[in-house]
Amino acid sequence: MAVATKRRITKPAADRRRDLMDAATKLFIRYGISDTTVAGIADAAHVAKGTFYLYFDSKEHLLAALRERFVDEMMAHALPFMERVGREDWWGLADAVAESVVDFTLQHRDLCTFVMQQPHTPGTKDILAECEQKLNALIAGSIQAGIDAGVFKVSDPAMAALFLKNAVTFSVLETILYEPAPDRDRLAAMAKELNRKVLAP
Amino acid sequence: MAVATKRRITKPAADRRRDLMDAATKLFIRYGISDTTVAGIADAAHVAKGTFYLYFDSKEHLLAALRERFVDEMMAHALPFMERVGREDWWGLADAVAESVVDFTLQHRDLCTFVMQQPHTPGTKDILAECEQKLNALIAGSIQAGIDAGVFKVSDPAMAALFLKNAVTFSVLETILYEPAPDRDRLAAMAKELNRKVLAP
Amino acid sequence: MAVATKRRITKPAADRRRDLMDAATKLFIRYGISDTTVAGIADAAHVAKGTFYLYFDSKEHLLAALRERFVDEMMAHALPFMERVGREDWWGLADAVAESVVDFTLQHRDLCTFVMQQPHTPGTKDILAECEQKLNALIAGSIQAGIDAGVFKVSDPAMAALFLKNAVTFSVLETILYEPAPDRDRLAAMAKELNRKVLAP
Amino acid sequence: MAVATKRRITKPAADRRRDLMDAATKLFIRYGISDTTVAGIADAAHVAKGTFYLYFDSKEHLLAALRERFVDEMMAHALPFMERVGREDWWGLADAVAESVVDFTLQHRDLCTFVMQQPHTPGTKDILAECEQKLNALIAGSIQAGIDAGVFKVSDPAMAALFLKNAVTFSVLETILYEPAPDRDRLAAMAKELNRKVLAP
DNA sequence: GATGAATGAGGCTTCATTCAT
DNA sequence: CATGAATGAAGCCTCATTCAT
Repeated sequence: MAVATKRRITKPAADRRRDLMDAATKLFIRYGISDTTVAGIADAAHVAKGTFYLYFDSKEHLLAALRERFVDEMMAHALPFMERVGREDWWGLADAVAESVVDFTLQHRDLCTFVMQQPHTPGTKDILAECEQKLNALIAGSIQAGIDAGVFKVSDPAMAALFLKNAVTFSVLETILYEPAPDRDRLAAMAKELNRKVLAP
Repeated sequence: MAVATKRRITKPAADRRRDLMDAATKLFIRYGISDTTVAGIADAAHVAKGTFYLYFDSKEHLLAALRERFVDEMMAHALPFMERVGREDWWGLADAVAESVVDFTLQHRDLCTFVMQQPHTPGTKDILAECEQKLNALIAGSIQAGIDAGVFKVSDPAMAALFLKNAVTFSVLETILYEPAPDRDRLAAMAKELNRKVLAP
Repeated sequence: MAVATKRRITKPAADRRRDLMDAATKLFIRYGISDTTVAGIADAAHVAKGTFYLYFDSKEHLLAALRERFVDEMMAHALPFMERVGREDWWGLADAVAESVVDFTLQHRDLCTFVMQQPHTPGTKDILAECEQKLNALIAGSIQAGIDAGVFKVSDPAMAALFLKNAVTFSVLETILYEPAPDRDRLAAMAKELNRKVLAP
Repeated sequence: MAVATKRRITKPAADRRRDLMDAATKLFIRYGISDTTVAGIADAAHVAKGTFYLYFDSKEHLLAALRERFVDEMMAHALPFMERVGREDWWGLADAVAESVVDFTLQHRDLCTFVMQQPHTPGTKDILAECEQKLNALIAGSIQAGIDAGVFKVSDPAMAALFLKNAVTFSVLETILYEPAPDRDRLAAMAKELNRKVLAP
């Protein structure tokens, strides 16, 4: 009755944690959050079920970690641009931001997709909401700055920020959803055209 | 010893079905799809658990019915506008469409929200995808018609349709998510401004 | 793949509940509380695992119900005797109580045994402790009354009550534990002799 | 980057073993046997989980060792008294035994308490049962000797031994359970009074 | 049709035990 | 010797679904 036991491989904790998060992300996207089991995640990360609980207190905690990672990455992407506001040519920056959003969404399609799957229960949405709001504020602030500088013109900068961000983000996601090979340049071109037309005086 | 038993009320089947769908929708939105139980739905619809299965073969079938209803309503909303394309003043129609999208999303916030919760598994997405595509095609076609008529101008009509639709839809949803009392007029104003700026030659 | 499903028998709720409690008691005694599984209890009561949870919120709740039932039965046994205090001949009552304790313990050997298995965590012990205290007080009171009537004599009635009760109870239990067929009369005789000697002036 | 790693201290094996047994005893008493984990025991003994298994083959083996230790201590306490039977004044010895039982129980309250938590499965109970029986026999023998010497008088010496032992032991334990500071002298006085009354001709 | 007790597969989590370092 | 990351069996509990009334 010699049971073929899995080889016991010890990895640095950070690696294991990342393995689990990555495996979970893939499964969450493919099967949805609630149809993904801890057993499945462990399998996909090539560890035993029990190992999962060495790194996360529960499935819910893993989700929190995933959300946090997402927020961190998004802010890391966003901040450099914000520092450039007012320092250089406005239209160039607007274009850069548009392209950046397209690229970020394409690269993080997985996270973006499943982050939206959450039921919008209070508590769950908090960290995401916070991030979303911060991002909106950043964009709105930049637009306002452009208006103050006499370069941009919109009647409602906060709303414009929201609309522009969502137009790009969700169009990229929708494209990903229905097309196997999304055309990055076409998306970027539209994003830039949108920016220019909406913000032009 | 009169025991207060629940009365066995026989309702028209269509009403029962609707009751169940409505109850389910409310719960799905509040608690998420997988945290909503069939027992809970039956309770909320004031029927016994077993009765649920007289109207739907399974929880999954209920979801399908809900999706279908959503698609029907959306198309019912969209079609009248499409029939007006080319028959009247272009900008007025564009404004009307923008307002209509805002209003539809606000009115169906519940469905819109939870429809997005679905994991995008093949099979599941089919009917929604189809609807989405059809809608995109309709909008894109209208824009193209406007271009052909020399009234609109965009470099990529299909993309523009996608971006415009998503800008409005998701901005409304995001607003709902974070604000108790969304400002319908402010949203509509921005939607119209976006339309005009993007489609203007 | 026709699975041989268990026949679905519906019983009055009270019966099912009692079945489960009885089955649980047997298993708790034989295997100990923590080595008894809910699955095992359900099996022994001839119901499915899920059925258990229709009648008890958790294993812990079942334990609470069992404790409560034990306390109820014990008090039901004890009270009639207490009402006889002072109304009749003192020694006859003392003998009756002694025999009653022996018989109660023999009849409820099962509950008595496992009730002691509880780790003595606060909260768990409450209801049992309360019962124990009440019982001690009742016995002590009776002894005191006998002393006041000039029939009994002990230097420390409360302690005497405790010692007498425990002598009988635990000797019966220990006898059960190590002997297949405990000699009820021998136990009763000793209990009465103990009473008479300890309480005699 | 000096990481504070736990020092690998090598202790005499006997000490480690005792540390583990002592730690286990404390936890078993406080949380119950099955709610105490090997990890917890190792923690409390300031060793790693794996180290536990260098000293005990399993949790069950630790329990066996604990039971054995308990039996050894109890017999070590009891034997000296037994050697005094018949050699000196009978009543003085009876008093001494009574006090000894009180004191032993008070001192080993912890072990006494949790030793009783065991389910009375065959195999488990063996060593404890054996000890219990031996103890009963010792006491019964002493009483019989007293009777033969014409000093004591009881109708059923074996039963009397059982009743007297249990009266004292369990009354002490029950007192401990419900009172923070048990009154040793009061308990001892009652034990002696009981002895004298029961054994007197 | 309507009911809700009963079912049991399957998910989450714990923890005794092993073993590579 | 000592460590603690890794394992996986096994327990508790939920809930979609069935079916006798």
